[in-house]
Amino acid sequence: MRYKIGDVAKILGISPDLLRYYEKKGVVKPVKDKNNDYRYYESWDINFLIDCLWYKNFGFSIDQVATIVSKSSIADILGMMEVKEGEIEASIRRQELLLRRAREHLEEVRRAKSLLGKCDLVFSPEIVRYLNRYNRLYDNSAALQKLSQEWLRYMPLTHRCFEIEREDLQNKTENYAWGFSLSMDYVRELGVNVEGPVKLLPSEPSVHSVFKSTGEDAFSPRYLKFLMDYVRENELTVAGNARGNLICSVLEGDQLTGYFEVWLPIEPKPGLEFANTSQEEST
Amino acid sequence: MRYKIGDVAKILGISPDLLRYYEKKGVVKPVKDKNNDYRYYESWDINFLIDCLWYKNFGFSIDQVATIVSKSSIADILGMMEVKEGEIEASIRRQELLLRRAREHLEEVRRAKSLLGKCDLVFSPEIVRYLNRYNRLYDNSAALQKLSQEWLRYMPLTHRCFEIEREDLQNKTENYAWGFSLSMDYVRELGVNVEGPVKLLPSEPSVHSVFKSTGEDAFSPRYLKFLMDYVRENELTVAGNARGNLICSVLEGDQLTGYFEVWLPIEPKPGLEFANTSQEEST
DNA sequence: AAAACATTAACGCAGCGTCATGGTAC
DNA sequence: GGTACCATGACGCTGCGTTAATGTTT
Repeated sequence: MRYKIGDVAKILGISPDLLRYYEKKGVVKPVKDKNNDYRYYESWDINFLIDCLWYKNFGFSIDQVATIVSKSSIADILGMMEVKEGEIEASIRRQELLLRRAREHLEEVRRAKSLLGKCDLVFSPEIVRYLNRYNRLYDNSAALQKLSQEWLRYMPLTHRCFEIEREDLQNKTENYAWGFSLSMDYVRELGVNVEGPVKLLPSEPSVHSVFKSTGEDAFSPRYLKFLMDYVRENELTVAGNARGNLICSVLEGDQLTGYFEVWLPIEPKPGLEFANTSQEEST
Repeated sequence: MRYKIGDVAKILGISPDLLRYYEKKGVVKPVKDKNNDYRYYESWDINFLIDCLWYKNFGFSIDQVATIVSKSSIADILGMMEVKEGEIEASIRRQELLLRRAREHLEEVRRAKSLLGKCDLVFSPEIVRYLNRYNRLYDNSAALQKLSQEWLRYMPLTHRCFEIEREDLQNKTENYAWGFSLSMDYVRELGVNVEGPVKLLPSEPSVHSVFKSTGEDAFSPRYLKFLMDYVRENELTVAGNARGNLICSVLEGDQLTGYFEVWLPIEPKPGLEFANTSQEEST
């Protein structure tokens, strides 16, 4: 039985073009009729193509498929499948981290809307971070370049985080720093190196809030004034540098607006109650 | 502070070419100096690019990123992230099926080597299948074309399965049929339609073995002779059609060799003991 | 003779990397 | 004045889909 390309395409559920493409890639070699240049496939070729599609749908590239189906021993097959098994496992682990982060982000954005301008008392999240921007200046020293390369791979799991030193808050000097952070569960999962500029920041009792700034690059310590007011009104004592994250930047009206979450460490004192350790974990 | 393209590339950990590419795609618009055509980036642009990379690493396309970062409200962001969350969940589910199938396949191939030519008594696996090849003729009627399209999506989860009717086994007539099957756990997970040519085959007490054939398209009921011998020697009674799967086809020496697993249903009789339901489930 | 096929070749897509050629900054 | 950077443009890769121009089968 001889099949024309369209017949085979229909049997396999793919397009004739794809069959020609596979031929060009050396996967299958149907007989070509000298008279009309038509390709004719035997039932055997169809078997073969089914094998190919099977492997392809496992995620093997077409070149890999071509070698698997034409040159492989049982040992080769076992080897390739074991490699593929490992790849799928790694991919699942990655996807699961992404999923966690997606849900976390959704939570953060939703919380930003409700917490905007309000303060609560919580323990700040334990994070690992490094800073690479001081005011408007990015540090592009060789050491930080290497770090950026490394941290790019963690990227959607990271937060963009800032820090404002206690003195700058009190003196109202306009200094701030930006960088990247990872919460501790990702750090553990990813095996992140905590060394050099990468520091671990512990969980601390803090005043926690959300604020926003409008306009490109409009971030400023001034926005934290309401936090300092809160501290004064409640007779609290600032215990360290303020830190926080960009939650998202969005268009509001015509203006680009950044939403920021912030934690300002304070001295614990009797009668003061803190909510759960951190919102990140609560989800 | 103005940054040249190389500075930005180093800060972000990507290549200058990629930055130019993103510009072409409308993601970022640095100032171009009239004199030398150099791009100059502000620290603001770098912020912006970090946002972009963040979204990109979540799996958004560059076009999506371009619109997210330049035109999105909070509601838009929430909407897109929710969609992405669903996509990741679906992707994980798919990957987990693939992983299961990869492990199952490894098991099958390993078992093929050890069980080759030997027989044991087991219950055949419960499967859903359809047939589309009778001897050397593929059925490409419209109905089966549609099915092929649908089943292509299940592809690496499927087996290529054959059936040889009881009469053909006994008369040694050379008839056989091929098709595709799915084991029941995939059927449930994927919501496969069991209707028309797609049939459910129940688990049955069977003689089970592995055999091989050498040469292209060399499959034949003759290879099952040893099974019939086993049945006779052990005074068993064939209770239905033989069915089985192609496990893999590999190169041995210069010859293409297919390994096949087969189940031949038999009447249960007192004193006959069957192993676990099916090897598929045992892993 | 029309409809439904077949052929080749070229181009397009994303998401980049690479390479050639020539100008510029320090 | 050397070297390290910048610019543009073209091409390659994978895994296809699409279109065009042309020929064949039934």
